[in-house]
Amino acid sequence: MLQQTIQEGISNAFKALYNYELEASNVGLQPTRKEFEGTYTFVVFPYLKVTKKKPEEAGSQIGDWLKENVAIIANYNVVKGFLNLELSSLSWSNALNDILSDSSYGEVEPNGEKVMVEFSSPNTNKPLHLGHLRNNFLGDSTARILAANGYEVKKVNLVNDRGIHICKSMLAYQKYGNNETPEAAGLKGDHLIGKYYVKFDQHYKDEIQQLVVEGVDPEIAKKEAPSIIEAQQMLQKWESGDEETVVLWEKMNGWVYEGFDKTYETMGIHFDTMYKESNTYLLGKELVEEGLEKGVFFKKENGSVWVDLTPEGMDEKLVLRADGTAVYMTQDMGTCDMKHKDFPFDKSVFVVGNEQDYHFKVLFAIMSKLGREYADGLYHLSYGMVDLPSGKMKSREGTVVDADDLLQEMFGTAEQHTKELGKIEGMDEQEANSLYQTLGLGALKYFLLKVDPKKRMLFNPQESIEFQGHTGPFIQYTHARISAILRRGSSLEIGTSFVPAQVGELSKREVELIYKISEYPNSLKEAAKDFSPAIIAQYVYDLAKEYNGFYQEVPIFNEENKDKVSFRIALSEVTAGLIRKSMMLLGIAVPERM
RNA sequence: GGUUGCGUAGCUCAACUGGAUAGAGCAGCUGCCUUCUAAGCAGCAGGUUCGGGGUUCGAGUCCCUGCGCAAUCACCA
Repeated sequence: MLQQTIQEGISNAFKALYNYELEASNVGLQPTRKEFEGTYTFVVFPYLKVTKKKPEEAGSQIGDWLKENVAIIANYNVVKGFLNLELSSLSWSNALNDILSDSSYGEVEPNGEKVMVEFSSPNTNKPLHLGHLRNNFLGDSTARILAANGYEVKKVNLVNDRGIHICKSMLAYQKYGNNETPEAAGLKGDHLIGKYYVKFDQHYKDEIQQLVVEGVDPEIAKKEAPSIIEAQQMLQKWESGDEETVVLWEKMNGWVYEGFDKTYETMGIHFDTMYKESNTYLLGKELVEEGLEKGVFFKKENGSVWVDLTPEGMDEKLVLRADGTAVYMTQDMGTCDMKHKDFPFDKSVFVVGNEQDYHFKVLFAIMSKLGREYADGLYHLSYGMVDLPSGKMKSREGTVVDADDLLQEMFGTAEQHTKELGKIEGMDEQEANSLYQTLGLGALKYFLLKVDPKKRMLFNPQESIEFQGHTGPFIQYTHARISAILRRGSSLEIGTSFVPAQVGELSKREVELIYKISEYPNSLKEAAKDFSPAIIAQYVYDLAKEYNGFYQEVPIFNEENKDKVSFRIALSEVTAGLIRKSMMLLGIAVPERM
């Protein structure tokens, strides 16, 4: 709103001064660097041909015109080609007043578009680890951000519950499990199954080693070790519906789901729909037929079906095996259609690691070639891996950071910090425990979401996650601090209504804080456009940081002018509200006290 | 080897999509709790933005090139 007024003002200035049509929405404004006076900066360099003047002169000329004709412009200064604009105190207090009275500030009207967000997508052969956490938090947060931008959002989870890797843990359990149950082992179901997945791998490796010692070529040994052959046989049994195998599969997967449910619950993550690959893996074969009929696919001599993507700058890609069985791509093609049938989306987001960039590039190209109109709305939210100081995480080698362990550690650390700081006075145990969860989860989610999703990131378990500085708890703390102010305000029966004209001159701190508040809609929009929770994370940190500066320097209750007191409480209230809203977009709760 | 992505302070990350003297946090050092929550605030120090060319009023950002790291290039998922 302030920004728009200035853009229009500059547009009008160009018309009046240079008889030049400059679209208001095309007027680029940037925040003024803090070493100069002003809030908004207009760069005149790009318009030198229009103004036909030196940058400084043009800047002054536009500045003069704005000061004369636009009420909110109180002053300006020109440094080289940069026109720095200072707004009047009144315009700022008016702006805050508008935001205060607008209960839907920062909310976007429904835009009538549907978007599906698929994320998490775990395998049912091992528990979730740190990499899954980034995936889950990203997907959940992105869904929230899109919803806040007016989309109708559906969150879905496509569980990889079948395949050779699932059979590996089944086989190991069958051989060495002695009918162990999660209860008997004292393990969550997913951890129990994970144990057998690792066990399979150990035996498998031993067998390979043995064969190599006997003189077998290592590559052949990998294919001929008894364990892997048994696993393959088991997969065939499963696919043919062998009862014993299916019963075992259902029992073990049931345990895993129970385990996953607990983890999702702890993380605060929920889905609208659960898809299972055991129900979807055969989909797509019809699409292969369709593609052959349309001439999009072609068959090779051995009967395998391919798509030629060389015109698109890619390779030929297999879409159906010679034996007629489906590959990953076949299934995903079918899933696309199924999802669109279930929920006719305008956009469909796949939250999947960047190791699958090529797969999705190919998938989207195929759907487009098949003439699916929704193909343009398919989007791979490709995120970078979470690396450890030792390198990549490998579940079979035990170098993973387990999700459940990490969550518990975070809660423990939160408890420790809270107690050390003496913050639990007056809290009952339930309240305290709930606070530890809020803080621990906030720290972890913020840590994983603050980094640009596209970039890979490093997690150092030794150094663990901080609770000070650029962290979730810092922002949560700021909210708790403001809550204390608001409690005091209401106990003194001081309201938030004020007369803007009576507030008087504002300090630099107050102006900057309102400016930051006014930027919220921009950040929200940008976060949706880029599918990037990191933009919200950065915004809310800046906002909290700005508030803390204000809090430190500007007294609230120790002020004579009644309107000024109410204005500052209102400023606090609006800030707290935006912190809460922003953190909700990241899936993070904020406490009233901490 | 081909393709794609990345390389910014000792460490972890920003930089509003081409704008001013590249900013935060952590780690280190110095101040600030008798006044609204010190999980805070203020300050000091820390940079050849991997190297080399180019494009222009202006480049961490765009183009070319070299180096390094990662992913991918399966009738695996």
